[in-house]
Amino acid sequence: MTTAKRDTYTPETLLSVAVQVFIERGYDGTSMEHLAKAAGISKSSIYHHVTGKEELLRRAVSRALDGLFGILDEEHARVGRAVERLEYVVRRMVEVLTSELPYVTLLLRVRGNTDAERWALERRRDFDHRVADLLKAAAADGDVRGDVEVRLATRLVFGMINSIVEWYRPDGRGVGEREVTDAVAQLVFSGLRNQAQ
Amino acid sequence: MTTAKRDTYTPETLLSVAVQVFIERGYDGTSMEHLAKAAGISKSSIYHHVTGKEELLRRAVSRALDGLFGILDEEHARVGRAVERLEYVVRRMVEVLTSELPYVTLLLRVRGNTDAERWALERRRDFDHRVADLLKAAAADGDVRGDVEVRLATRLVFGMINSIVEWYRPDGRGVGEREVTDAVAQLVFSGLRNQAQ
DNA sequence: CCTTGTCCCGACCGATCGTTCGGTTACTCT
DNA sequence: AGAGTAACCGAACGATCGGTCGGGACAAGG
Repeated sequence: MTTAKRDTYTPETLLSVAVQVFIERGYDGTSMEHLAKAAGISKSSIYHHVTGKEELLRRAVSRALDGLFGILDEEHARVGRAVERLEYVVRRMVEVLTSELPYVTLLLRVRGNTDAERWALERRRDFDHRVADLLKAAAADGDVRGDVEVRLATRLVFGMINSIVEWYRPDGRGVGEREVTDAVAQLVFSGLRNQAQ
Repeated sequence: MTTAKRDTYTPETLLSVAVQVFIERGYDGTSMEHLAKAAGISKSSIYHHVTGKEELLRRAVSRALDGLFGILDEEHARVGRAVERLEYVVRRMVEVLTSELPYVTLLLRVRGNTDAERWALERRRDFDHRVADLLKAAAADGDVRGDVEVRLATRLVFGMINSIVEWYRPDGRGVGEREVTDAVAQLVFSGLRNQAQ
């Protein structure tokens, strides 16, 4: 077998350390010295694994975006009544948010100062539009209330879901992933769904 | 009369410029040179009006926090049935968010790297707890649904409201403040309020 | 006229930024 | 044992960071 044990860093393991620090201090507020200290290696050693600071950010947001876009390819997001596909996507978004928590957290805080950040913002907008179209279709079906504008509702629902990264912590037995998913679905759809149906 | 005209900077007018740049580039991503360029004066001139970069941040988040805490002192937030006080606070939060948009935006992005930031985070937590208590009281009255945990619901509602700063722009005639306020109230309370009452 | 104070500037400070480089350890394979 | 290489290090790079300093322009008040 090849290399049974590995107590050295790979780009992936280094990334998981870096992302933690990025979240705590902010990307711009994190120096390579901070990363080195957190990883337990010297500053220059980091460059043996990655080309620089920005690559770490790029890898992180890529992972988050892949997880989110992956939802749209799943069967329940593609076939069926629009309002039910929407509910499926909303529930899966919460699951991806919690399972890929640090990476999504970083994605949601990107401001667009560098090329990597601007690319991430663009892909994020794409995803938002895809979900907004789903809500629009559900509205056309008459399955969601009509007295709140679709674009506005989309943004508010996204806001609620995305805010999960601000407080959800998977380790402690505070609230489970399932509990959060259910709560979001209840709040969103008991507010959105047309009661008169 | 004293000093009829003023085409020079005051700490307040300088702050409004600085806050814009802070929002666009992030606080850590903004250098004093960036601020100087945006204000049209030299870097060293900024220090004639404020003691430094951190004071600008402190002034900004203070203004946001004053606006939010001011809500809790208003009459409709102090007297009446808990669920109605809660709705009033929610609506007023949206109004303060939109009217003090740049300052609240900055407040919500604070991470806690400096003393000023940690102080802001602490006061923010205080405010959150005050509103959470209101929701708890409404739950005790039986006015909000019981199948979603109060703490969880508070966080999700806060998430929805706070996310407004990510897209609301007062200048363009996209969506008006009143429209946003109504939409939030509808979504939140048609989801939260106990239908069986 | 001269002072006083506000407002601003260019030049510069030590510190820290992300990154590079030459070299050393330590493990793998033959 | 010896060669090759992955992993790492300390020292240093130019650039930029937040902040300081001494002084100039200009208006108000005497």
